[in-house]
Formats: sequence, C-alpha cells, structure tokens
Amino acid sequence: MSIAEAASAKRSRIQQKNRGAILEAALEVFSVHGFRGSTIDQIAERAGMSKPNLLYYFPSKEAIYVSVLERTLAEWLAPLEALDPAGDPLEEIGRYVAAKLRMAHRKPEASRLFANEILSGAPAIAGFLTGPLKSLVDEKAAVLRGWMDAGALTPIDPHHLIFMIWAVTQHYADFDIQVRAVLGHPAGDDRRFADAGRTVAAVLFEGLRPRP
Amino acid sequence: MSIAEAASAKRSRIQQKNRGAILEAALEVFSVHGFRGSTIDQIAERAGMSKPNLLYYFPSKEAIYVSVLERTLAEWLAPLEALDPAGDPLEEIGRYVAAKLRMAHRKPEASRLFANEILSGAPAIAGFLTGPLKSLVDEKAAVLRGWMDAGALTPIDPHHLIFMIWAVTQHYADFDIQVRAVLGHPAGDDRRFADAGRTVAAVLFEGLRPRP
DNA sequence: GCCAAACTTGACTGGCTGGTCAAAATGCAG
DNA sequence: CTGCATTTTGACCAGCCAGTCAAGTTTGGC
Repeated sequence: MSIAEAASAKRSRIQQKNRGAILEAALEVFSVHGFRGSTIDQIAERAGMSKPNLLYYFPSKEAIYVSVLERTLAEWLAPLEALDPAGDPLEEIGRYVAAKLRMAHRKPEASRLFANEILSGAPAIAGFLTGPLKSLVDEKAAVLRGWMDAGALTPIDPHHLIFMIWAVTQHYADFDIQVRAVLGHPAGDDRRFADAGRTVAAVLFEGLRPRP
Repeated sequence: MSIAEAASAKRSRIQQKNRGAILEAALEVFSVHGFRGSTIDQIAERAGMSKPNLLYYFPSKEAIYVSVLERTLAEWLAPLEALDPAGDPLEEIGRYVAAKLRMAHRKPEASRLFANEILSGAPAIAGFLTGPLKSLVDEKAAVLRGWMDAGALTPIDPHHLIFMIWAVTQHYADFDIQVRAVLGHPAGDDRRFADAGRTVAAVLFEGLRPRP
C-alpha cells in the first residue's frame, strides 16, 4: 500500500535515532558472534534500551540482521564499482586496494559481519552473491581482461585477481587480532595498515622476483 | 597423578573410536556456527550418539571445542614450519603457497574453525597467537629477510608477506561459497583451486606490471 | 558363563533466549 | 492544559540448551 509505505518511510526523530542506534549496536554484536551466537538482549543493552522496546522497532532478530547486512553490503561494493575502465590500470588497482584497506582499518566490523555470514553458509545473502555481486565482479573482470589484452597488465585470471585483493585487504579487518598478536603491536598502534599497504602494493606491482 | 594419566592415555578401542568421531563431528559443526552458535546436540547427532554419551567422553562443550582447536592448530602450522632456509627462495614460497592451497581445498573446515575463533575475539587461543604462533612467524620472517638481504627476493616487510600468503590461501577455504557463487561454478567443479594457484603464483612471482 | 567395569541412554533441571502483552510513561497538536 | 498517538517497560511464556543422574546394556577378563 502506497499510503502505508509513505507513512512508514517518513519517520519521527525518535524513530530515526533509535533505529540508527539499534543498527549500529547490531553491527557490533553480530560482527563478533554471528547471527546464532548473538542475542537480542546484547544488542538492546548496547543500544541503550530494553528488549521489548527494540522489538517495537524491528519485528524480529532476523529482521535486524537482514537490515544491518543490507546497509553494509551497499557500502562494501562501492569501491569496486569505482574501478574506472578509462583510468590507468595500475593506478586504478592501487586506488582500489588502498580504499579497501582503508575500510578494513576504519570499519572492520562491516567486514567481520560479512565474514561471519559467509562462514555460516551465507543463508541470508545467497541471492546477493549469485546476483548483484556476481554481475558486478563479472563486469569488472571484463575491464581487467581488457587491460590485459591491451598489454597494460600481466595476463592472469581476472576473477582470481579480484579474489586476491579481497582476501588480502579483508584479512586486515577479519584477522586483526591475529595480525596484532603476531606483530606484537599494542592496541593504539596502527602502523600495520600502512605497512600492509606498502607490502601489498609492492608485491602486486612488482612481484617477489628481484629485478637487476 | 602419573598412574591416572597413564591409565587415561591408554584408551580402549571404543574410547578411541568415539572420541575420534566426536572430534570430527565437532569440527564440522563448530567450523560453521562458531562456539556460541553450535549445540552439543548437533555434534552428538553428527557423531551418531546421544548427548549424555558424548558428555561421558568430554566434560563440557568447551572441552570439546578446545580439543578440536588444538588438534587443528598443529597441522595448520606444519607447512610454514617446513619452509627451508637452505632451499631456493621462490621455490620454497611456491611450495608453501601450494601446500596451504591444498589444505584449503581438502580440509576447509579447519580453516573455518580457526576463522570463527579469530572473528569472535580468539578467546580460546589468545596465548597461542602471542606465543607459539608469533615465535614461528618471527623465525620464518627472519628467513625471508635473509633471502631479501642476499638479493634473492624483492625487499618488503616479511611479516606482511606471510600475512598475504595466509590471506590469499585461506580465502579459498573460508569464503568458498562466495568464490563459487561469483564464478558460477557448480558443486562438483574444483577448477577454482588450480586457477587460484596459477594466479597467485603469477602475481607473487612476477607482479601485475607486464614485462616487455 | 560370571561379573565387574565400561559404556549408553531416557528423563530431568535450571538458566537462557526469542518474542508477547497489557499497562504505564512520554510526546505533541490544538 | 487536554486528549490522543507514540514510545517504553516489567512481567511473562514457550522452547531450547548445557549439563546431571540413576538405571540400564554391553564388553572383556577370568
């Protein structure tokens, strides 16, 4: 019903504020424990409200989960969408890697939410993976392939190149605890992101084989 | 008590078989849902026994979890331990990447168990990360550094090179569903692992910049 | 074949969790 | 200030879950 939709789309200040607080709290909780391991009480407490009140804004735990996933997926794809066929190949790839690494640094919860969802079998986003995500990746893989055909990039499998970039950048969000533990970096020390950026760029652009 | 330990170490055929079945089932369940999201009933059913019987072999859910984690961590480190300072650098790294990719293919549950544990804050293996894991990585990073100093490898941060290799190889275990969805590969099709191996090797050894 | 030890299980408990409901508190237009 | 709609919450329920227990069945040494 269009009237009902219009009414629900226009939300009061209180609705706006509380729905935002809930989604923010839900991201923090779901990203650590996954869907099954999280409880509505945890989310309610982090959002600073009672459980029944939270359920006044969202009909169920699953509805919260889907909402926060959707909100996250959109911003997750933005950097890849920005890959410009008209740009310089190495420059574009470098920009993409840097953007993903920046996201891993600034909003690791988003990456972890996604990782948890995939690890548990992607029950909520199977259609997204085979639909919009596959389409976007296929499109950008074609762009990479074009650059390779033009001799501007080493010819390799473009899909797997994208996977490599995802893997390396998201690793610094998803496995941050391990990275910090192995490096021996204390909590406030953020050097690892800059170091990672330099290392990844060096390997991608030049490889490990030394040049004379 | 040494007598008690000796007695418990020597296990009957039934103990051997059932403990093995439990650990195997626990790996399958924990690797998908994480610790909090898994139930003893799920594990018992997969292991083909009743819940009380399972609790006859392990005192608690946490004890099962720790056991299966420990068993997994050991085999997880083996390939890195095998990195030989006396070998040819590029050959050794290639062997390591291939070994990790083979593990991602043949036993993805192990990688996923580990990923779930890290994502949820590594409550059970914090000491392992800062202890044995850090020591091993530091040792092998020194080996890499030695090769770089000798001019046999492009000089980059060796710790982050190891992270890159972990990230790229484990991605094909942890995110397999996403990889398959994006590639459009059906269930029985295992091409992606060979393709990944070629692509990763090409990038690591030669980089993306084309050579004349 | 006997019997004690090892193994197995149905029935149960107490605490937690997703979700409901009715009543109370608050916000707000006139 | 009044009256209605929105928001908030304490109390509650049904189902699930880790773990217990007492009573049963099987195994294996003799």
